[in-house]
Amino acid sequence: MTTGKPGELLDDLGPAIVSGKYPPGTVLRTEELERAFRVSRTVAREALRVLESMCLVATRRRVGITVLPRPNWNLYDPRVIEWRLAGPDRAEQLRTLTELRAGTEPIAASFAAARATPDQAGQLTAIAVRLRTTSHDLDAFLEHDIAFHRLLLAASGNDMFTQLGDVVATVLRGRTHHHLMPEVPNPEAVRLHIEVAEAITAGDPPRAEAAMRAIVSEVLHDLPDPHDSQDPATRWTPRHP
Amino acid sequence: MTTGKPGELLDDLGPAIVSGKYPPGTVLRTEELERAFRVSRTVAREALRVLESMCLVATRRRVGITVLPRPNWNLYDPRVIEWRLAGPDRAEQLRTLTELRAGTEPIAASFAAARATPDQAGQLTAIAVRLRTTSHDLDAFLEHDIAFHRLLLAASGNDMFTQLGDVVATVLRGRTHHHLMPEVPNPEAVRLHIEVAEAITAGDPPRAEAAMRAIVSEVLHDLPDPHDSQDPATRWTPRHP
DNA sequence: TGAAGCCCAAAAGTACTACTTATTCAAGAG
DNA sequence: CTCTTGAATAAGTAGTACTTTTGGGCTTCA
Repeated sequence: MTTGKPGELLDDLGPAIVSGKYPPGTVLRTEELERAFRVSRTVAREALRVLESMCLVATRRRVGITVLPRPNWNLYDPRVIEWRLAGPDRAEQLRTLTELRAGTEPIAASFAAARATPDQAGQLTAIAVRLRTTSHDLDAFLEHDIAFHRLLLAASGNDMFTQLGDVVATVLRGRTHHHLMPEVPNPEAVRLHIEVAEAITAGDPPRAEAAMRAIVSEVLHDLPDPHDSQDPATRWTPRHP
Repeated sequence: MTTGKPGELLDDLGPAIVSGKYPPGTVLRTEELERAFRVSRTVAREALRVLESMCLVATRRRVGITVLPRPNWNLYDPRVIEWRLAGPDRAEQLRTLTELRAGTEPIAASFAAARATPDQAGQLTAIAVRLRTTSHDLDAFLEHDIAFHRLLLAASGNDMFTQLGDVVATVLRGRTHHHLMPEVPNPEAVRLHIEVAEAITAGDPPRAEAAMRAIVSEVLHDLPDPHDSQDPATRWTPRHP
């Protein structure tokens, strides 16, 4: 994804904007970028177009490239998520992702119970069992955990839930990496995963939803309070004379 | 957003891809596009870069521009959503958006109850009251409904929920536009909105969540079954020799 | 005959230049 | 003091020339 000069430029500019190094309102000019990064105009423009498509910047003739306020950003763009995670508000981003996950996974479980194929249900159960047998090895446990949630989201029969698989993976990895996980996975959590798998196999949406809700509500509890850097800045819209 | 030639080209190519006119696997070449749309290479390339950043296409030297399978697409990109809504799977897209909304709004309400400022809570209540007084005028009702949900999402203290405001607005507009709404808004729904506002004012997350859940669960019931055009195609990843 | 390696052509990637268009800001006219 | 006009600026567009990657075919040798 980072191949090519526009990609490299993007990986410089994107994090710089998202991290606040170029705060909203900052004005860049194509020529500056050409000189600063030693790239041709073609390359600079292509990178800018992508940033523009993420709503990180807006370009205006005679003015230049303006960094937009955060409410404009396409926060669901995988690269924006990645860049935010790499920057100073990593913790904040992990919080918002966790909350997002907490909202969607229970209902995804419910739909999975209604729509999963027998094959999917079987795989879920298999993975859940593997979760229990690998409770001693945190890394292996993590991978199975991710596989479980990915498969569940895919079985929900909703594209948009499926696509949240990367978010869930990121959150889970972030948790173990930051040692926010107990040394030994909570046996109750393991039990709940099996419960979810059973409910889906049985085609019992309410039970699947309840069990998944129990899983995520536990996660929400040991989550830091929101960092109140809430920028109430309204969304920027282009002026039309 | 559609200003400029790359923008116009994008608005031709994007919908064409998303609608299936250029099915996954289709190979385009920059030169073709230049001739077909009478644009310069610069323009064609900039449009392609944006499509690439949405993971709608992948470019490879000596091969060309390949349309990627749907699981790759950035389904949360506002333009992808817009294009899907304009195409043949509008109904399907409305379903997935509604389900997404159904998952997130209850938890967003819960967080709003914990985090909303007194001002926000007051505004929510005001809008809820206005909802009741405009039950006779479907259009006015719709706008207040949208304002209510937007504000609630913003009050949740989570960027990513806030950004779903557009999704909710789209879904709500889609419902009334397709006459899926009763001629007169359900009085029970109105009551529930007030209940949500009260719970948020009172700082009572469980009550806010329960009321919101009641609202969305009603919405989920009169939703068509999933169109089983489930393309189980796995995600495409570039080969690395 | 088949496998390995080499070469060529095709298509994207990059650079550079010239020109067009929109827009802001300021100067000047009323 | 306001309105108009014009000039400067920076993005937008076009076109060309060149580089780099890579897939596929062709040759060569075992």
